[in-house]
Amino acid sequence: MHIGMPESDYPDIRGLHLLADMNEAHFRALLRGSYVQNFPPQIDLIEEGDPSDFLHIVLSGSVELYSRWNGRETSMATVRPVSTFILAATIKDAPYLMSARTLEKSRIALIPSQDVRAIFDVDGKFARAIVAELAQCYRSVVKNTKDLKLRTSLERLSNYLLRQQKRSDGAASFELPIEKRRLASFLGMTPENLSRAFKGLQPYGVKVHGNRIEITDQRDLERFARPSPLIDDFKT
Amino acid sequence: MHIGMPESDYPDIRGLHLLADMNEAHFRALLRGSYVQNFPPQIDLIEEGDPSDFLHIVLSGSVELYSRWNGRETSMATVRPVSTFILAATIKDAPYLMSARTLEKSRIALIPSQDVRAIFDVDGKFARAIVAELAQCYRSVVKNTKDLKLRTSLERLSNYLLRQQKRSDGAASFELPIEKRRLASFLGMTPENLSRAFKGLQPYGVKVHGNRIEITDQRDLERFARPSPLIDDFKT
DNA sequence: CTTGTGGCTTGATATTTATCAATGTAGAAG
DNA sequence: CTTCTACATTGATAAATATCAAGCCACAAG
Repeated sequence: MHIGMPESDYPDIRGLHLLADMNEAHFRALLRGSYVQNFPPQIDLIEEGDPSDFLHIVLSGSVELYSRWNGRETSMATVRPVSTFILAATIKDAPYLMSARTLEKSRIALIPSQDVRAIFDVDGKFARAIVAELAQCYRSVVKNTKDLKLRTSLERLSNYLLRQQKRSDGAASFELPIEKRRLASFLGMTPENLSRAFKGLQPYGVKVHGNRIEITDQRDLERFARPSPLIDDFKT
Repeated sequence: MHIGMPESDYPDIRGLHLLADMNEAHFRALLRGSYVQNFPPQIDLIEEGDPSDFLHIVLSGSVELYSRWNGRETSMATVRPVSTFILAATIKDAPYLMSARTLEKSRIALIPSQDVRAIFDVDGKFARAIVAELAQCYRSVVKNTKDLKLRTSLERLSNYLLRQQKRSDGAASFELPIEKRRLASFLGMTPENLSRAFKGLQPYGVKVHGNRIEITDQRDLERFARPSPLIDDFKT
């Protein structure tokens, strides 16, 4: 039995770049087969290797994308409202490459992948939006690869902090949006080394109190971090 | 003065997934503004950060995509005929994230980015092909990230060798397609460590004579490498 | 308040990887 | 055939990073 999606969720979803410009009839057709569900924290939403039956949209809360191999695990990304994830698998009708779990209590919309592919075939604006989104995702992962291969862990951390600072409108003090163990994994290091890396940034004016970061001398930190738009800019 | 593209190159280019299904008139319109050029080895074709004026297609030879930061350089991928590169930058009209140089004497087709975007807007099949290609590229980079973050250098090398073996139709002996220094950079290690890594794989039946690799016991190497379709399969 | 619990930090140590310096080697040019 | 050059290899060492083992701290449950 199919419940469908509450109309109260429509505006949030319509606000997504991916769906903003598409034909209203198509939009409604897409959501007709969809549903919305609330999940507690630490729930596995998808498992890498599974067939991609649904395009997922985070409406509230947050979701971690991660991968496993040979008993090891690494955090790939954190998805925050309002955005989709696993678009590429949906489009290609290929297995998920990453697993996903809720980090906190989250509200997730699920759109059947076959509906996405069907509407994609008949709605040019939707197709264009998908292309834009995929190109964006691709470029993000390329930047991440450059970050990993060209920088030491200390350099990755300092550039991460500068990016977060920018997100907080350049405030000298801000909160880390994820726990440190996940940040460590995302940055490709152990929690122990993240601790030591924070200490290693003290000489450049980085102060840490729990989850709160204070950057006392941004110029100094930038001189060390050498941020580059071709790695650290989210926009382009 | 504009020379255009020799019609003799059309069949090769038409064979590309990206262009195979598109309308013939659009195909010709796309190529009308394009041209083909022969380059000697080691020529810089594009520089990261530059505006993306052309979609590039490798017709023969090979091209390395690489990136620099803070005096360091890393090899990101090798492009072989017949394929495109920097599609995402073209679509987004955003700066290149990677530089490109010829590895050998190469024949390259250049299609003005604005033409690609214009035809994309009017040709649904072309749009669909672009989506498929971008999704493929995205998934490749995600796999690469997993390879880098979840595996040691020895594991990366052994899985790389198994992938190359598969490309050589499973032959016990095959040639490395790129020089070792580039392979090292691609795998995220130094040339010195690649040498040592090859030695470290001797106990698993890997023999090296110059560029020729021999895998005497594939099962044994696989037991060590633990290849996964979610990292090592090119298809999905 | 007490007691867990889970995450964070710290120090000691081991492993992995990079760097530096020297030598070997194969192919191209003369 | 030599000589040159660029790449590859090797060994010694240094640096970066991971692992292991405590201990610490904040917060939630009893």
